[in-house]
Amino acid sequence: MFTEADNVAPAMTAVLTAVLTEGPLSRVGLARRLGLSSAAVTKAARPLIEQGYLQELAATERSGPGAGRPASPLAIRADREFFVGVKITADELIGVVCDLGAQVRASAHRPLPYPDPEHVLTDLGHLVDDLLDGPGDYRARTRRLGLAVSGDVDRATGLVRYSPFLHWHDVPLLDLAEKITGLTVTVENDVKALTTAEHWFGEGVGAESFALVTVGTGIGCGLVVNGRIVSGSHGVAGEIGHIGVDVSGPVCHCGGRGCVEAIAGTHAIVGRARERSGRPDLSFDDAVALARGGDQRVGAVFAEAGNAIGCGIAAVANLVGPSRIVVSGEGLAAYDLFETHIRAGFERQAFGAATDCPLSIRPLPFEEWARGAATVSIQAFVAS
Amino acid sequence: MFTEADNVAPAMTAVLTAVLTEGPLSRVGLARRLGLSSAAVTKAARPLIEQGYLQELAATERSGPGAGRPASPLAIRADREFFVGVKITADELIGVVCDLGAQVRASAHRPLPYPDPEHVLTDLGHLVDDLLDGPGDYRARTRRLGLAVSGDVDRATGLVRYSPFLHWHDVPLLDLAEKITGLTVTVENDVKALTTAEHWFGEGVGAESFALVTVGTGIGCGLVVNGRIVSGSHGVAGEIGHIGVDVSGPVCHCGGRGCVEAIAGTHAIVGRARERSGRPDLSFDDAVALARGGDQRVGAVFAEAGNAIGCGIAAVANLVGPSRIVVSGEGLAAYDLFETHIRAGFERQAFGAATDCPLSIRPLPFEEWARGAATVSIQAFVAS
DNA sequence: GCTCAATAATTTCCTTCGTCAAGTATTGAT
DNA sequence: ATCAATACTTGACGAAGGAAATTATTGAGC
Repeated sequence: MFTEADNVAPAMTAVLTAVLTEGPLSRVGLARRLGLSSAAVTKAARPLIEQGYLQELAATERSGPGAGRPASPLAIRADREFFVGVKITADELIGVVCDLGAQVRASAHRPLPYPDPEHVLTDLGHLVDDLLDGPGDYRARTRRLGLAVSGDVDRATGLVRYSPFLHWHDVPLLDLAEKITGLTVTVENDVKALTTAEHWFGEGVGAESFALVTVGTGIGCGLVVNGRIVSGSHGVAGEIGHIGVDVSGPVCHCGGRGCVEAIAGTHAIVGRARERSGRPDLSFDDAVALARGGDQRVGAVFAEAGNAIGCGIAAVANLVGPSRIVVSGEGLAAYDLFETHIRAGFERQAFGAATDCPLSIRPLPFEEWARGAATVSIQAFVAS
Repeated sequence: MFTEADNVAPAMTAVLTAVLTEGPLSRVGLARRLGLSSAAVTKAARPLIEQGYLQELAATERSGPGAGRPASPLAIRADREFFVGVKITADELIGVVCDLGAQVRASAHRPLPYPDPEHVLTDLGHLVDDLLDGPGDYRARTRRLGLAVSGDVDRATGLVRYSPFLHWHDVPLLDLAEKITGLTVTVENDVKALTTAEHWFGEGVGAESFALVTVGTGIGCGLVVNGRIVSGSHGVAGEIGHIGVDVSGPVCHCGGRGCVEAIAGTHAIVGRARERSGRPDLSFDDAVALARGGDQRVGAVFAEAGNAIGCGIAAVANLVGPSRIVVSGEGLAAYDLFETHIRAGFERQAFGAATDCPLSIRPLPFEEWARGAATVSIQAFVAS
């Protein structure tokens, strides 16, 4: 009988990750999926069960020939540990508490009058306290916090190199947040965090390569290739919004011409709707209302926008060939106006078998960004 | 004293790869670069030296403070082993013999009157014999052959699923070629092979991510992301030629509109040059001559083509952020007409720091494709 | 020349981590 | 009851690499 350590740290991470992302699996099933021997899985599962992260389920109905010892699937004990995720925008903090299975248990937000680091950190501390000391008694079982920020973020060090929306330069967010909250903090770029969430817990589960496109003021894209998130050597990656799809299109604020964002970004849509309708006071919601009401001129703006997005997505499909693509973001609140045009643009411009790439177009609750942040901290925990 | 195996297979591959791609390195230097202990490198280097793949160089000049035992760099013994690489096109076989350091030692080509698998295999056998039994006496030290084919190739099994140019469907090229030549064969897509060559032995050395763009009849792109070549889930990747850069551009044979290839592919350039010049018999070379001679209308065709290519390259830079990009291919024979426009299109459309991505624009000898094939077999050997 | 600090390479254990093969456990079918 | 089939467990073993002591080789200072 052994009691002491059996040295199975890597296999433990692999097993926990697989059960987290793919649901209950028997030891033998895990062994097959992970390319490990069943012996290794048995050894790795033991401490995970002892420490309360996994539990054995009762055997379910048989599948194969019918004989043999029934498998006992291992499932996550989601309430074993909780994780806080916070998305930091220029005017608001959005926070959630997730369980180990990435289900949202509580959420809260907090306006951000001053987006300078000092104020943000103070408010972050209050928000986390509200979440953890509110109903649910999460404090005792929460040790980690994930933060999602737009811009150039170094996940390894938790340094925010540059965030245009927040006007931050070289803010050591990880250190500051750990000091304020006492939790172990992970910092990640917001689009990457959301992509990670979708890759581990959403539609990207099991995909070797995967893309998530966000449509809003900006148009961004998170990429997973060969199972790893793409970061870009010069700090740039996933800038689908600045792919040029129309050489004679409008000039973009980036200096390019016919960028997807210059045609389909929220600002661009409003601007073009104002022009075409002749109403210089139009808001985005007004434009949506007009288009839904059947206004041809404003409808065309949305059609062109959808088309441009579809072209950009096709560029992703043609270049990296992800096994699936999810399109989301607050801009998709009006996705009834977009969807067919996005699909049309994609199908026209996707090459050969890239057309087979399944496209999910659906709005996500804004809270999802905070869940992405929590997901990154779950990842960090599992890898630790 | 030990004599028997020391179980260092993975480290041997790592050491050999590092010395191959980065040149002579001391054991300590290798340890630092590879994240291994110097003990591990010592153990891995021993069998490689014994088997004649590496040799110790005399210590060179010192670098640091000046004291201490001088490092003895390990270098490849390039003539220890040779590799044949053959590129199969629709009308020709191009073959080379490379040494372990991927230097071309001999080359040959052979017209291919009938591109059906049977004839190709017979001619391949003759070509390989010519190369190995010609001057240089490579036969005895050659055990591997790499083949590069355009189209959808499964490198793992060596099956050519579909090659449009050759009209091949599901040809088990690896098995057939091993039977004919008696060598261990690796089969890879031609663009991926060339990308690999550039990544291991060319300008992509040391790059975590890297892109190679080929300009010719088709416009293709090989991608290395996170150190691994990108394959695409649906068999599609690197199809930069079918990214749409002009929503109101010409319709492409793929059904898209304003594809890079429909503007900058060799056929497209000839077609447009014929239209604009009013000379329906123009060849590509004629068009080049006219443009070089100062013909404004034909010159504009090349300018538009270069611009479209630049836009496509910018899309690559914006999406995956490679640390460098090489542009090549037979279309670049006229690269004096293209280069400035490619750069202009790239710089206009590359977003933010993506502009920093160095762009090498240069024609490569056609033999380089065959060298790519040889490189893939070197890779396979090193990993074995 | 001798000694010492500095750096490189080697050697000897030792830890980690996983497999293998032989068990045990639990079922349905005969 | 027996048997085949499947799942899981166990203990011995092997592969791979690391830590630290040891040896090797140099330049600098005396």
